[in-house]
Amino acid sequence: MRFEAVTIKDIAKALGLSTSTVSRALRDSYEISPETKKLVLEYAEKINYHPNPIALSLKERRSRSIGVIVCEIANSFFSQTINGIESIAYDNGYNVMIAQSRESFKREILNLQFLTSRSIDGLIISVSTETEDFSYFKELNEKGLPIVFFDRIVDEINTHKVIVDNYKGAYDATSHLIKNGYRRIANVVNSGSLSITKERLAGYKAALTDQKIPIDESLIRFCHHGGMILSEVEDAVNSLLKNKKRPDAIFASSDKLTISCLRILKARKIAVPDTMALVGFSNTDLTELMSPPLTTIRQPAFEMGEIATSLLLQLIESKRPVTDFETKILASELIIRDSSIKKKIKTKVLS
Amino acid sequence: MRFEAVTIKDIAKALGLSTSTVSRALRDSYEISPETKKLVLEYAEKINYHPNPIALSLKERRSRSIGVIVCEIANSFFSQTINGIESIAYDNGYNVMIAQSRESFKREILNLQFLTSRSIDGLIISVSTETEDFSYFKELNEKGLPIVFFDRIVDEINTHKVIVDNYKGAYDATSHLIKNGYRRIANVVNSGSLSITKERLAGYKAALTDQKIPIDESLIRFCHHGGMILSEVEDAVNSLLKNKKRPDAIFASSDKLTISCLRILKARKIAVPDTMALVGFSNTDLTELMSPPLTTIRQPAFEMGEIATSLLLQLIESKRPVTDFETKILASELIIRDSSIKKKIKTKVLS
DNA sequence: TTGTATGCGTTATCAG
DNA sequence: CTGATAACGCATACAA
Repeated sequence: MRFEAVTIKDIAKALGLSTSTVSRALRDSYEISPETKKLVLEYAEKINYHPNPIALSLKERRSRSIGVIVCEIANSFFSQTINGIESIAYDNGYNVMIAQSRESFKREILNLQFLTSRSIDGLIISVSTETEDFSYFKELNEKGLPIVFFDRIVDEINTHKVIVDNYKGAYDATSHLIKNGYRRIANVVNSGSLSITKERLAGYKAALTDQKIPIDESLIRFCHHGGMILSEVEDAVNSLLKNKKRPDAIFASSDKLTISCLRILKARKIAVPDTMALVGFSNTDLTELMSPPLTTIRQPAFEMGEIATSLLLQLIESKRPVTDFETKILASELIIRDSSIKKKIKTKVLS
Repeated sequence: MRFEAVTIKDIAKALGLSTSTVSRALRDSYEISPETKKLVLEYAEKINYHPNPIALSLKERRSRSIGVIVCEIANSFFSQTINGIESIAYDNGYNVMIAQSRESFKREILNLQFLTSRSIDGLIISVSTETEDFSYFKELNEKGLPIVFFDRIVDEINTHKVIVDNYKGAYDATSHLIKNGYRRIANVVNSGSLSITKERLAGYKAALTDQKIPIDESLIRFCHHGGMILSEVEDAVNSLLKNKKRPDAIFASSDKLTISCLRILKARKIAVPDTMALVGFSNTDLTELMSPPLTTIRQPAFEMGEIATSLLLQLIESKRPVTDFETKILASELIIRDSSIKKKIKTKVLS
């Protein structure tokens, strides 16, 4: 604040009072006479005084800011979540510091160190695809840093978690494909260590099993970098296409993977859904403008951000340690854009 | 840092030294003996000491963080810019605080106050559509807060600016439409007070004039909220469609407006480009997956972020006041996706 | 080469 | 009701 030097001292000096009196007047303390209060408040207003939050942080040993780490902000799901986080944070006078891991464990830890060294009061995080060692989070959490996990959570750490019903989302999507006549449904998923991968994979398998379709492991492809490297998704799709029993549909298990698959199929001039159907998790509003409009599973990202933040602020501001942590499971929504599937149904019926 | 109490004092006490010795040893000061240094550094490492940046900020009166204000992070152009900003900032040990104005002047100022009260060392901003009063920025800048404007700049304030060649981008896009046979080209633009609006409008008009096509003001529609309110774009498009001499093409002057126009046309079942061509500024990678793939003017967003940040850090770290401010103008790129236009050419040729 | 004292802006404690 | 002082964690001018 090189450029705004107005402090409590300036007020004290100008008014011939002590700094403590001014401080108390500003905080509307009961021990200050109404006249003094009025005097101080008016003068403070006049010279446009604002308390220095840095000094406050030092004193109160809290920064009134929370850290957010996601893999990428240029991803609809996460940018929508951040909007939700910000809305609650700002309403409560908290600042939000955003950092991106870009799906790298190393960057995640670096960001974490940066944020904690900046004295964040709490952390909201969706871990990277690479993250398999959770000791760092665990340690911080045990040392007293409140953490709320969302989306890609860490089961081992006992704190609040906010997720969508990944199992049901994947189950619904897969069932939808089956209902429309597809039988060889491939699944392109994130790293197997992610919570969402496990849950979505389970939903996919359950849907198949319930419809008496055998699970073919050769149709499941893991993308360990979550699609951050396009070639990894290309390899996955290509190998699926080369499969001796080629799949007739792909279920993509994340926003990034869905878009990547679509892009790759398009580049290879494979008609979607006529040659290959595609359904996936995605929060991109633009899917409806795409060709074809995709059927997607949408997550209530904004609400997830809001809820995660409320829970975090609760943790931060609770005096005594919280013991009853909860895992909020929100509903995910299958958005069926019929045009992409109907054709296929016809084809199926006719053939 | 409630959870990490290791301070310089702890080290001093443990090692039987004074805090100043420890401080100097940690900063590798020349006046400290190698042995003491080694002792201190090793112990600091061992107990995992990290300096408290809050205390440092208070002392040094700088926070090593920069503020960024954009209208919306869930917008490809801005999220890409932020990526560029972050990459440079983090390389230089700066933290980035991101805030969204959501095209509201009020929110912009609130964010600004929040950020400055948090002692940001500098600001990177693309102003909101509503912003017409620049006195606030001017004042802060004159008080010593380094500011770099990008995209939507404020001409009146003498500091670094980073923009793309908006004039040429609009000129190229309009020319492209003309070259493909369109004659009644509408222009849907942001608020008229924005720098980009003026520049893009000028490019659009110049292209028409150069091709001897009269400028029809009834084909120009301003969106004062930059498309944040969908109905405003709907009104613009609807009124264009009702125009007695209906346009045969729309040139949309921002990412948000381009997507909005496309969505509206689609909802109204107006074939693009057969019934109405559409070209616009857009950084969304997804345009190529859209139906139809749009011809767009793309801005080098990431690079803009990088450059803006380099300039800002230069301002922040320069000892003496800088006087030779520069306006960096990067090239914008017209990405022609022929399929969207070719049909139209055929139609034109045939008719 | 090392230690002491001071200040950054604020609030809490204790004294008047 | 108000004022002086210490403390938050760190860096540094000044002393030794």
